[in-house]
Amino acid sequence: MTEDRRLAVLRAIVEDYVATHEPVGSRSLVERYSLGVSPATIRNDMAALEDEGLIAQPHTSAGRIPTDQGYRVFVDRLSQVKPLSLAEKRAIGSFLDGAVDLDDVMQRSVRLLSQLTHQVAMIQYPSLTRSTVRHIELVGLGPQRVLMVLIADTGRVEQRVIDIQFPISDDLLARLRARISEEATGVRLVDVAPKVSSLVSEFPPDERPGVSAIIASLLETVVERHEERVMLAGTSNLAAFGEDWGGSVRPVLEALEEQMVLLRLLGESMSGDSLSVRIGHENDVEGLTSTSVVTVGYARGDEVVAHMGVVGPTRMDYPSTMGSVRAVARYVGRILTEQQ
Amino acid sequence: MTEDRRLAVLRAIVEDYVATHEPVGSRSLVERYSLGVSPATIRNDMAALEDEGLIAQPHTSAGRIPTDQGYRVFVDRLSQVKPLSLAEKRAIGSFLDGAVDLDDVMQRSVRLLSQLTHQVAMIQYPSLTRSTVRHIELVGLGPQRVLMVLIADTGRVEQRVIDIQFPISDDLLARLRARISEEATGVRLVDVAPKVSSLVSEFPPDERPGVSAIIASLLETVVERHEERVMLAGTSNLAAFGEDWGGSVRPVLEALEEQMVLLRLLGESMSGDSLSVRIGHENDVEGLTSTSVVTVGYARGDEVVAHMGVVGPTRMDYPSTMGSVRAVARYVGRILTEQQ
DNA sequence: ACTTGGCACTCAGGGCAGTTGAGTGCCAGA
DNA sequence: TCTGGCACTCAACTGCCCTGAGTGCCAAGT
Repeated sequence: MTEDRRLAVLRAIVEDYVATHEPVGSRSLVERYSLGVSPATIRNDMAALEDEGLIAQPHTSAGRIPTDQGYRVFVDRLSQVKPLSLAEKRAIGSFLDGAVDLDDVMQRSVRLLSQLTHQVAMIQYPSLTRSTVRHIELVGLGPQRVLMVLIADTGRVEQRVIDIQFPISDDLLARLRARISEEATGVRLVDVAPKVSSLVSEFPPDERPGVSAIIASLLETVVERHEERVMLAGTSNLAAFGEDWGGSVRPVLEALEEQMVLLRLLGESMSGDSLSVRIGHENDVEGLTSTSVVTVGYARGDEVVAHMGVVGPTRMDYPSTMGSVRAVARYVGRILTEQQ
Repeated sequence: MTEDRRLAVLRAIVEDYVATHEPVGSRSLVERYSLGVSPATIRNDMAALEDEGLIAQPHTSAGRIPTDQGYRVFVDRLSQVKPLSLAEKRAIGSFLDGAVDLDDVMQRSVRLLSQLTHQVAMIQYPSLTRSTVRHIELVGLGPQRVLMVLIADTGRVEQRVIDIQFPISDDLLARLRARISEEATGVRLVDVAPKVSSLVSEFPPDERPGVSAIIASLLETVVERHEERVMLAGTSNLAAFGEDWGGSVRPVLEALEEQMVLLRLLGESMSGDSLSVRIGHENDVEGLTSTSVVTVGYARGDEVVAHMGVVGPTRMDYPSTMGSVRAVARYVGRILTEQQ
């Protein structure tokens, strides 16, 4: 079947180009891959592939390189995720098992991932919206200053200092703490708002101003402001394939400095814990139109709590990258699940 | 005096090279700067400066560029810190005054500094060793799990989850909390260790294992592990003058990814709140031998609590950069001092 | 004792022409 | 449907020359 061979040619082109970073021509293709036909035939196939928009020539008299669409087809139909080697798996285990903290887990994971893939890795902290409250603490630091600490079941800890207009007594603070704790513990964070805000009416009128100030801060800060956090590693890997993006890593670095952009990249990966790959222009983020983003959710128990992934050049080794991302995500998920 | 003119020539060379990024020759020098002598004279001076190792030629038939030593002399003897414009000062104020948190202050400051200087900015959190304890909190999260929160007088908050071998009752925890709080509050962090570790003996033998576990964790984690933190911003500015470092930003990015390196850069700035400038090879950090580092301490009240600064190419505008760094540091110091 | 104009020398970089070679498209025949 | 052959294209390299900015040095001037 001729269609089959055409796809085989596309696969060979992608693999060769990823390996050599040079446009690949018909002759070298038949030499390096056993396609069983002559270069002329390949040329015909290539012309067809080019018509379909899957490959392109940088200039006449040069070989072909895959287009974004070409990579898309490669990823969707011509490749499968490559499992890690035993050594790599062991490395993941020994590297991640030493973590003592959620912060530690996040940091180690993202570093590990950047080293495995030689690309820029990113990881999102377990989302607060999908977590439940394990503990809320209010600590008085002074008459008009309160420290609030919130601990989610994922191990994530958010803390925040609140300045209040009205002085608050230690006693009131303790009562408030108890009531908030009672109402909120075990509740999903999205559901905290209604439960807690109704608390104000329980308190006598003269105490209400302070109480509502604290509660307002609680809701505004924890739920809205600090909500999502992302950690990055391996930006120096950008330099390695610097020539790709027209010689300048600038726009990429700029994009990666923006938390919002990172969140969008991570957030757009679809539901479920299946790998998401966005190639080149599929990322509508400015500055990242010639990069690919591979992301996946990681779960605590059965529930996906956040996402992680890597950013690299479109001409990356997709099977290996996808393998690494998936493996690390699974391992992180396991750690989160075990540590109860 | 001929020596004076020689230095004037050096100053002109530095200023011109910083402005144009091109080797500067004798003719253009007399044209652009009113030195009152002929190019030939300048050539003689240049030859002398080259003998002294202050300037060099990239190749014969090219103009001169300053050497690291040349910049050194420029910074030490030929320039003075350039104060910010009114507009810039106002920008600092309005940008930093909105900060609600220490985290917020740090983040805003470092971003601001990178924008003002167009370089990579870094800031160290107020050092714990030089702070006193404002508050210590222990919160039971489960029978064998405790959250410890430490708040320093600088507003810095460190939190940490501790897993313990032995179950601990809520009651014991409360007593321990009270005692630790009592002993440690107001004490400099370096002095906490002796005070707190002697607490173990106060408790009955059957409670000691748990108590000493917690205290050990407290000391080990807060005092030793998390001790220093650094925040970075503006790495994309590296790309702007990318051609400088032999075309590759890689080693610089790599160096900046290492917390240890950053701490060394910041830590090496001398005592006091005076500006420190290290130029090119004066940084013995691998990968940063063609960058300059400008740092300064910032104070809370009278005491320097940490350092901040920027990393940029050796051919930076030292007077302006030093001005910006100093200005932001002062402003941060003021905020820390005011917020009591 | 400096300063200056003059002069010969060096050398990176740009422009130009020629060559090479990898690669293509197309066509006629198996 | 595949294949070999053929003419064509064009990036990239080469060697060459030229230009111009810049230097070092020297002899004369102040």
